[in-house]
Parts: sequence; C-alpha cells; structure tokens
Amino acid sequence: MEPIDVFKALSNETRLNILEWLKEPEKHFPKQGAHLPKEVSYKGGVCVGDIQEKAKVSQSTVSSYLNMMQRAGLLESIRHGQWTYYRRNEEFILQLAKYFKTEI
Amino acid sequence: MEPIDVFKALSNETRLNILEWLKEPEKHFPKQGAHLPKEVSYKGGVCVGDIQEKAKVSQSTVSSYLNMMQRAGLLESIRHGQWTYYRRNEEFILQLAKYFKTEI
DNA sequence: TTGACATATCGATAAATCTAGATATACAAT
DNA sequence: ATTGTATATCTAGATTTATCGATATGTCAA
Repeated sequence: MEPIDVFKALSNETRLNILEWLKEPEKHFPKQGAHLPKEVSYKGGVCVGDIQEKAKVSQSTVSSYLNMMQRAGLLESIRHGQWTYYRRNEEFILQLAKYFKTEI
Repeated sequence: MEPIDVFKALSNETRLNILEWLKEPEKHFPKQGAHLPKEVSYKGGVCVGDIQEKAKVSQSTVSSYLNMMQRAGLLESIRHGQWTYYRRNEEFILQLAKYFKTEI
C-alpha cells in the first residue's frame, strides 16, 4: 500500500464523492447494472457512464479518476462487454482504516 | 473538519514523516524541549528548527508545512519566546480515524 | 537600542495536477 | 464490413503545489 497515492486520490472532492456514492450504489445509481446480464454478478459495480453522469465531469476525466483510484487500491473493476464496472475494494479500504488508526 | 485539506496535508512524504516523528518526539528529537523552561510544559512539542534539521528541507518549507498541517487540524502549536513548538493534535487525529472508518 | 537568533511570510520558478477535447480501442449490432 | 457506443489514452493549456532564497517580524541578551 502506498499511503501517499491513497491520500492523493482522496484529495479531490469529486473522487471523494465517487467513493461515497459507491458505498450505496443502488441508492445513487438507480439504473445500476442495467447492462449486466443476470448471470454475471458483480455486486456494487457501476459503469463509467453512470458515474460520469452523476459526477458531471468529462468522460476522460472520470475515466482517469477511476483509474487513479484503482491504482491506489481504493477501487476494483471488471470489464463486461463494452462496459467497465467499478466498485469499492472493501477489503483494501478496511486495511486502510486500520493503517490510519495505527500509523497516522 | 475539511477532509480534503487533511488528505492534501498527508499527500507528501516529508509531512507524513513529520507526523510520524511527532508520535515519539523523545525518540526522534533527542534534544527536544531544550529551550523550554521547566515551568512550561508542552508535552511532545518540538521546535521548528529541530524539525527542519531532521526533515532536511529549507526553513521556509518546513515552516509552511507545519502551518499547513496545523490549518488542516493535524498539529497544534504554542510560541514560547522565540521558539514555536509544534505537536500532534491527538484529539483531532482520533476523530479523524473515526471519520475514516465510518465515512471512507 | 542594537545585534543575534527563531520563525513567518513573500516572491519566484519549476514541477505536478487538473481537466477538457480529440483520438484510439474494444466490443456490439446491423 | 460498417456503424454506433462505452471506455481508455493522448495532448495540451490552465491551475495548483513544491520549494527555495530573501526579507520581515518578534524575541532575547548584552
């Protein structure tokens, strides 16, 4: 884990919002998973377009935000067809909270 | 609390180090408190010069780092004579860990 | 009150980040 | 094969941050 990359990823209001929204995807992204066929389950995953729409930044911006957050460890993703679904990496975030409590 | 200011303050290796060092001031700053008269107790406080020496950045840089960290809430300070002593704001940091656990 | 010292603030430049639009890639549907 | 759609990557200008040296401020000691 690279704490500095994590903190940088968290140093931006939109990225922080995305992380919050993804705590309750069904609440913040009503049409969540609309493209996912039943047999593919990726619980909590939301596609880039839906996130972009809510975040109100350009497509390239949201894409690089998501990539950055994933590289930092905060998010994980799968690609399914033409869509990429992102969701929180809860395991990592739990570790992070522990790190924060003991190391900061 | 302004999470973004906190995360920005934590997004730098030197500042992160300072925060770590101040967890154990007597260990990292052997001459700590040398200028403080006995009757003034500011437990854990370390003066700017000592921090600068250890951090190996310019005086102006360390001063602005410390100011930034204080504005974010991570540090607190008192001035005594010509010295300013900084120490961790443990209460704030505890709140921060809670925030992190519940909000991130 | 002058000189020395600790710290803070200012001003400048280099480096990094932000963010968008344009373009590329990958897949789906016709 | 071609077209349309979703996402990723590239490029570039604007903004922000990093960091220093110079200067200002405040305090102590002679």
